[in-house]
Amino acid sequence: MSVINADIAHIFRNVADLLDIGNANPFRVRAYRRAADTLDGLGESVVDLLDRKEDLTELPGIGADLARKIHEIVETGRLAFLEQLQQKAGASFSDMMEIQGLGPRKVKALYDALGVRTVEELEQAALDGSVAGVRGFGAISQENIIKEIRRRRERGRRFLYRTARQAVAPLLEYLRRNPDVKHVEVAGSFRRCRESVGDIDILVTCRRGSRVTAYVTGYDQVSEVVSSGKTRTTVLLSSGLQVDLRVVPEVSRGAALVYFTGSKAHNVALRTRALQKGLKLNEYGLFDHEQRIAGRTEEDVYRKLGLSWITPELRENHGEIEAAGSGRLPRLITFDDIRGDLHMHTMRTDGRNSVREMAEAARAKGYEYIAITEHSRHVTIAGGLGPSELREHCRHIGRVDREMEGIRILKGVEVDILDNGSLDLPDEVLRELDLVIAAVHYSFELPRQRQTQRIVTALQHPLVNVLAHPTGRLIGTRDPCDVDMEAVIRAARDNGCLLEINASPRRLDLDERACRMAAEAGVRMVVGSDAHSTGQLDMMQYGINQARRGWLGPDDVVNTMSCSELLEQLGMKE
DNA sequence: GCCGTTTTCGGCCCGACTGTTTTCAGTCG
Repeated sequence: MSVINADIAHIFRNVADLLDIGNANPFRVRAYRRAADTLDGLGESVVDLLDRKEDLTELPGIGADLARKIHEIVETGRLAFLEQLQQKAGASFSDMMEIQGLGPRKVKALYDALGVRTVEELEQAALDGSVAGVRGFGAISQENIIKEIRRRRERGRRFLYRTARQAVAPLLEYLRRNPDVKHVEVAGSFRRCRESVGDIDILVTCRRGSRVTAYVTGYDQVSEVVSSGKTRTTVLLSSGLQVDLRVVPEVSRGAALVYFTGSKAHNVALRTRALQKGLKLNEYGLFDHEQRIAGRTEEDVYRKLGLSWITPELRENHGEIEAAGSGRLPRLITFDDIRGDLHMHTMRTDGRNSVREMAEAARAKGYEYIAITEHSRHVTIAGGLGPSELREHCRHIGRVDREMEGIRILKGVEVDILDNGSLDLPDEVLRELDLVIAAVHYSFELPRQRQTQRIVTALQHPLVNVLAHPTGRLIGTRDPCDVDMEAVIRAARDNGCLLEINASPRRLDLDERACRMAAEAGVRMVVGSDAHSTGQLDMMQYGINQARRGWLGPDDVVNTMSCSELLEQLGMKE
């Protein structure tokens, strides 16, 4: 029985929902949710912690009782307490509680009055009009339930960071065109550079008395006004993206930015810290009784809490507050640290531009080197190269490299890892290259042990330098393959391999937790754009965001090195 | 259910908005 942290977190969230519905002590409910958050954010598997006989009550929000329950789940795969709750409640209501506007009270009321226990039954009840007759509901809430269920069905519930960025840019421009608007800032998970975002939070400050919330509802991409008040307006854009706009006073701008940037867990921890100092923190400022002692800037708010300013990417309550309190925040990598891009394709396979065009675009970005890394023959759909084709392509790369000034073009390959762990090209060809990236592109469904063994075998190959997109996930589309990441990290460390942070916005693979685990294990990483065109070289920034969320500094990432240092590092492999 | 530089018991983050209410509960972030 192999239980992963997310399974335990899921069970705890179900318990929390059912306790909530059963009118349990709200702090008890919160304790389960908090424990689930802790497990989700943990860089290590709980099973391994238990194997090492570590004390789970050391983890934040886990006490004796929840530690015992975690033991039970790890050992049996189940939690008797949850099953009792489900039996008593007659159903699991977590699905319905995900619908906006429905919380525990309302879900319970609907179940008691109409017996609905699933989203489908609820939709039916709303369509035939019986929801409106339930005490606490009316025609409007019934209509909202129908709309919300439809909306959920029409689109996935989250947007890729890049998609959100594209949708929000023209809205920001529209807001800034309004002469009454002084500042426009995006907060929320978007500002924290999460790989996907559920909605967009925008903060504006404006001249007194101006009606910005009315102005935003007039934006031509608004398809629906969900709610609108004096200081807050929620709209849906035609792209399906939800935007929450908040108008905040200038004196509160920093406090509001902290508050609406989140994460929720970070905010709760900040407020608790404020309380310990006898202060109160809300979106209007930091208060000593009635006296506002900070609020205009984020720096002021953090400083008055005894903290240095924390970059938004780290605000997850994963240790950043303690680090900021003791001056141990890491110096994070930035785009300016990057000196080259080691993963890209050209029109020789499935890319759109020539080697020269890619090199010119990279040079224009200020890079000192790139590696051309075409697919190998197994990826037939991309026109992957066989041995002689790759050799010929490398001769071409060499010619372009000699002709070009100001940038070095390395010869590489993204060679497929076959399902037995061997490589798709013979060693004598791989040996002629500067860089060998290995990657899985099929058989994502292998059972955990075989998948792990397959990847570990590839990492043990003496010519492999980098493991590309290690889990194969496509955010929102394909789950990560079932692989023991800790074993992969160990294998990378023991065999002198690098792990890639693939910067493609739909991959972002490794994720931030794996980045942090790898760095702590002493494994270095490479951020690669996986560009298939010159424009896509810009995707590098998404990978940098991910690296920053994983607490990585420039020394954790090899493409911050000069070309000669890098080649030396790659050469150490053999 | 967790937790402790005021506490091992008694606290636990806080305000806006909505819809259905006659003064507010529920939900959200």
